[in-house]
Amino acid sequence: MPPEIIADTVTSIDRSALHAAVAARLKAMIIEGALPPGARLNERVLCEQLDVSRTPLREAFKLLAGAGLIELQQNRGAVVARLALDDIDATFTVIASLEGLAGELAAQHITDSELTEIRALQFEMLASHARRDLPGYFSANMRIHACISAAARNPVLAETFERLNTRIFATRYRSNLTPERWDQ
Amino acid sequence: MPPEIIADTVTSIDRSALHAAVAARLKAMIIEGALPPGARLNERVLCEQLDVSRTPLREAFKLLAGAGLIELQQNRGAVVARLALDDIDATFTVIASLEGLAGELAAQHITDSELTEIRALQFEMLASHARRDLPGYFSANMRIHACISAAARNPVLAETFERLNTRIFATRYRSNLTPERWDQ
DNA sequence: GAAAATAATTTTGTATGCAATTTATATGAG
DNA sequence: CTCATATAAATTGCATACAAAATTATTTTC
Repeated sequence: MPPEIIADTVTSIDRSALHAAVAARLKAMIIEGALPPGARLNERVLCEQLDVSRTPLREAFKLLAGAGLIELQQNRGAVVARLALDDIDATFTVIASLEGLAGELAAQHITDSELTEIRALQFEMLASHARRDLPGYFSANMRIHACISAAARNPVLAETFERLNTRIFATRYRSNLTPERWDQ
Repeated sequence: MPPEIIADTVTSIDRSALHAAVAARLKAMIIEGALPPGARLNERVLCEQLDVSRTPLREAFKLLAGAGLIELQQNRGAVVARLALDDIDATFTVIASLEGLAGELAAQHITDSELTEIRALQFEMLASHARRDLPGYFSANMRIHACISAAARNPVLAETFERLNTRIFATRYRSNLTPERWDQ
């Protein structure tokens, strides 16, 4: 059994697998908007905030860079990846295509209970869309696609989808994104 | 102009941007088959081979892990990602779908010279296929898709494609892959 | 006072040291 | 001889120290 954490703050981090934990935390901060696109990632500051030394922090940077979530600049640290409007368009194009594939594959494998769940989420999504509830919409959208990906029984598809969705998600509060993309 | 490397061994590495250079070198070693799928990546050995210390090597590991090329195991180092046959199937499915999208998009933007180049590569690819020249086929295949991706004017598509292709490429010499997949 | 040059500070990149975990080897019991 | 246990070696993970680069602040010059 893994050792239980007795008394610890919420922000503090499991000391084993530190680089992975830090990466997960940073990813969450990026998705939640605490680290907006373009923000510089100062090592000293983040070390203090997360209470880790530079080594695991820097390793976490590399994990996220490999995943395309942040960009590394030679001798100038890292910044949260900033998608240009063109890149956002391009990402949506690929996502839409993958959705089509997911739907096709899912249709072959899906169970009744999965179908029911997806229908429920679809209504939830439509409701969020109707009331212009952006976070709610994204949340439902993310879950419905997770469902379809799972039903498609294709882990590579799911992973690719998740990867692209995460990057879009990190830009979801960009004001100039919503208007022209809301109804796509 | 970047500084020219005067006299250096082939294996040695540009000392600036060390982690990126090491990552590129490891990626090449994986693609070329020097590090086959499943191979354990011993830090001490690779440090000596590449003549770098452990820090940039470990950071390179994380870059590759984020890109899905290697897997990190808690307290047990890293291994070259090993795709199960199911994963290979799944990857081909996604690649095929993206190819469709790339073709669609390319058709809208392509220039005559691009079209000519693609046709030439297509013949090259068919020739390699006919003579069962696996490396030649993969090479032509990779270049033709790079062309189409470029013509599609969608960097996200190109990047996703490249990512998936790299992983497949790393397994290309698996003997059990060729027979059932050669004609797909 | 403004621009350029220089110095100080901060920040990043790499190397190395130590602790903890894992793996290999050796020892002993059944 | 086999399996289990104990011990030693190797390997990994994190922290810190040092060096190089970039940024900021200061001074100098016109």
